[in-house]
Amino acid sequence: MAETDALDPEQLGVYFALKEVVSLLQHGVEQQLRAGGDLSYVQFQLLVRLVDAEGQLTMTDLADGVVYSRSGLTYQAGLLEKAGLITRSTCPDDERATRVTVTDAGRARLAEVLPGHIQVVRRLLFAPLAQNDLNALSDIMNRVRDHMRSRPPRSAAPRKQRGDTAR
Amino acid sequence: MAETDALDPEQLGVYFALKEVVSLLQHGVEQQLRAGGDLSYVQFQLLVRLVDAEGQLTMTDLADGVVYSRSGLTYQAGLLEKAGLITRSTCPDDERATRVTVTDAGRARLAEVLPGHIQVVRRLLFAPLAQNDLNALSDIMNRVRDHMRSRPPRSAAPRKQRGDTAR
DNA sequence: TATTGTTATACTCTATAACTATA
DNA sequence: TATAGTTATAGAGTATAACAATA
Repeated sequence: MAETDALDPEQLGVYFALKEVVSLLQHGVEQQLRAGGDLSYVQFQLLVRLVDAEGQLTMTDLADGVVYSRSGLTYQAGLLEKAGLITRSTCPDDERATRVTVTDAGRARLAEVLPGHIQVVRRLLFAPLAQNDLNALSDIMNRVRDHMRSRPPRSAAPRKQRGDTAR
Repeated sequence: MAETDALDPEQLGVYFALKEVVSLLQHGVEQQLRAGGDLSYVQFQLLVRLVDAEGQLTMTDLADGVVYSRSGLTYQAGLLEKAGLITRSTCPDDERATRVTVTDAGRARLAEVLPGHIQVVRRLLFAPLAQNDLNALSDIMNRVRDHMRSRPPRSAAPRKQRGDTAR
């Protein structure tokens, strides 16, 4: 099957269903995070990463997988710092780098939103799934994620496409 | 299992993997649509809907499932109209409504981006999946989507959460 | 020279509320 | 009164490029 063939109807259906599901999930989750803890989803992710890492990460570590530009991270980190949820300081090992630390307030804030967050995810996503669905979904998503990560992320956009130059 | 219990590790893993996969997919797709056809993903979706509907839909029809506010749709439709890809006119049946029509240029633009779009989706999402994965994923996503649609969409955010008032 | 991170800036998108017009 | 849609406006987020500082 050539790479340029059209998606068959089942693939198309899966693609659209996946997009719709995640869009609705994302919307629900963002509402909850904003209402329950005044956090954007990106800020939430950054806090999760920091707590998982038991404290300290560099800006570059932190950016990986969360944000697609360095300045975007600086912006979000600036908001988190202003809110007192993280601290930034020059890294002693490498003075170019910035060491980011969660504060106690940051941990507290995360603890505050997490139950509601989980509740939304459970209600929207997991409620209609059985254990074997979970296993299958887990297997599939991990496989796809590994596949995506193994590709050069920035070349996801095809270089030259029929029509690219026609504008 | 109570609704407020923590997500077990497998659920958490599935949730994060799903989010990452769709985030990477979304990013790849948006880059391609912008580079290959100067369209945002929302605009792409609107064109797809209009073509699927064989021409004409009302603004409200069009909004459903694509956008979370009416003004957001007006904005995007305004861009599409300015680009000559759609037309808006008062609906004869109900003079409050606006009838939206794809132009030939709109169809052409969609035809222009679609191959590249499909290529990106295939490469990122479907490449590592076998037929039985597709079946499983299709079944699961359709089930979840039906479940989400059956809930009152705007109450996805819990009303009052521990900590809601502590800010 | 390459890398880390920030800043300035411009732009896109979204949401709320107020508004018009029709049913 | 309720519904369809637009407008005004303000805010959140993102990306690019230029920049400073360290490796």
